[in-house]
Amino acid sequence: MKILIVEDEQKIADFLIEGLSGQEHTVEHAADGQQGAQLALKNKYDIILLDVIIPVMSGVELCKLIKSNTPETPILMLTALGTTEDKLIGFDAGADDYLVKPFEFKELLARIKALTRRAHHHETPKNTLHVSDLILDLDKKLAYRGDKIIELTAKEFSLLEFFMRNKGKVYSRLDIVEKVWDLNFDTGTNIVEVYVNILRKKIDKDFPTKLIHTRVGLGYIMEER
Amino acid sequence: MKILIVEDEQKIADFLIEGLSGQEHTVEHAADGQQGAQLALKNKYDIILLDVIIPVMSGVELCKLIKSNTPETPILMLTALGTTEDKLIGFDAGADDYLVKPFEFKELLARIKALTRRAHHHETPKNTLHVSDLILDLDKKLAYRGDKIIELTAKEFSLLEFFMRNKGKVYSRLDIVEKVWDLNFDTGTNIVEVYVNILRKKIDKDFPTKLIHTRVGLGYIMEER
DNA sequence: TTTGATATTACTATTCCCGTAAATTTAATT
DNA sequence: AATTAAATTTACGGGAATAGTAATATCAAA
Repeated sequence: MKILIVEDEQKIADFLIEGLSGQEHTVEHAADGQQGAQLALKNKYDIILLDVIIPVMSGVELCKLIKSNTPETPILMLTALGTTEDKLIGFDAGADDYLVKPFEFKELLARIKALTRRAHHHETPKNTLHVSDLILDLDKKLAYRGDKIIELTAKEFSLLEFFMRNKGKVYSRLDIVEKVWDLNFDTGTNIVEVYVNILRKKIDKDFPTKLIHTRVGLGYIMEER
Repeated sequence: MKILIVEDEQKIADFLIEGLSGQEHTVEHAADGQQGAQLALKNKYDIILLDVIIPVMSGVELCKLIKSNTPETPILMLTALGTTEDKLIGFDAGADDYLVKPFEFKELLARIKALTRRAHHHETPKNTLHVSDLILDLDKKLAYRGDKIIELTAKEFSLLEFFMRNKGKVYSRLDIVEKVWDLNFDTGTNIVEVYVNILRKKIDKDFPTKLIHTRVGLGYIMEER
């Protein structure tokens, strides 16, 4: 893992670098906010350890800066300021965890692990959309629900993808025809109804919780119900 | 947000439920590990607050169980056991954060926010109108008041949206018929009265503070009164 | 060219919404 | 209090919106 430490006190920095380098981590070090910002914005780290009181730019400001650029990078604030007020300022700036000095090194390790575990877990390796227990594989162009594998034609796929990307919102037939069929005027067609019907047979018919719902006079909405 | 609290001490549980229910959170409570497991495995929560020392099944065991099923659900351990050893056991079981009692409620809130922030990052921001405690969801085309979910037809929705966007102003029936029904001349219709009546039944009838008010000879106005 | 698969249109039965009209209640005015 | 106007409420018929199916057109592959 790649770790960035922003810490001005050389002794503490050395202690951290020493301790972390041991366990298959690559550690980089910045001694002030300026340096920290440069490194953090240029490189991608698995986690950033941030001292609050550092020269040039405060840890809180740096935290905001990093979170506005790469919000997914976990930030662990590491500081002697231990009041609840201080912690709130840190969390408000976007910090993911806040550890008060002095701390036991083992606890730091555990918290780093917990934070990176979540971050890594969240990366979706597969190219899929999920709504309830319905899964759409964008690569294979297949849908799955329960233990059923659902084959889709091109138009069926487009419509289902549209619904899944816009779950929880009502769309009128006109909206749908525009976005999925690229027709920019009302042709008096009923393709949407027909395809909704086909999709329902495929993804809803055999299951108790329905995903495609009609809102009379308004349109269709996808949601678990 | 949907929160599960697993805590056997009723006083602490009440304190947490009280504090969290305030800020648009739905809170459920389990008094022992068994109950906690049932709820956690059956439902999907945005975060689970877990006491370590609870009857039947320990918090650590429960944590492992939950993480083996739904690893993406964040778990915040909440306990009086404050040694580093205890924390390590918690983190090893898969906890995402560990807070030692006693703590300030604000810090708990901040940590809950930090843990759920990442998961909620992808959710689209809510598109809603508010008047008093009445909420109109423009995406779902639904209204909410108290804990009631109010379904609306197309015309009901249009009229309610008109009232909510123009709260605090009196509009004559003619104004309303023009803006909501697109009728540009007086047809002697009483649609407005009829639909106001329908809306009142849906959004005002069961609540002490009314939102739609009649100004005799002038028209209608929406405001909290 | 033929065949099968997919896309689109046409049509019918059904459901549900909308707006009218009439009855009832409430408010304003003399 | 009586009268009149305004507002509320209910009931109902017409008609639009929708589901579902069948028929036709289009496209792709062999």
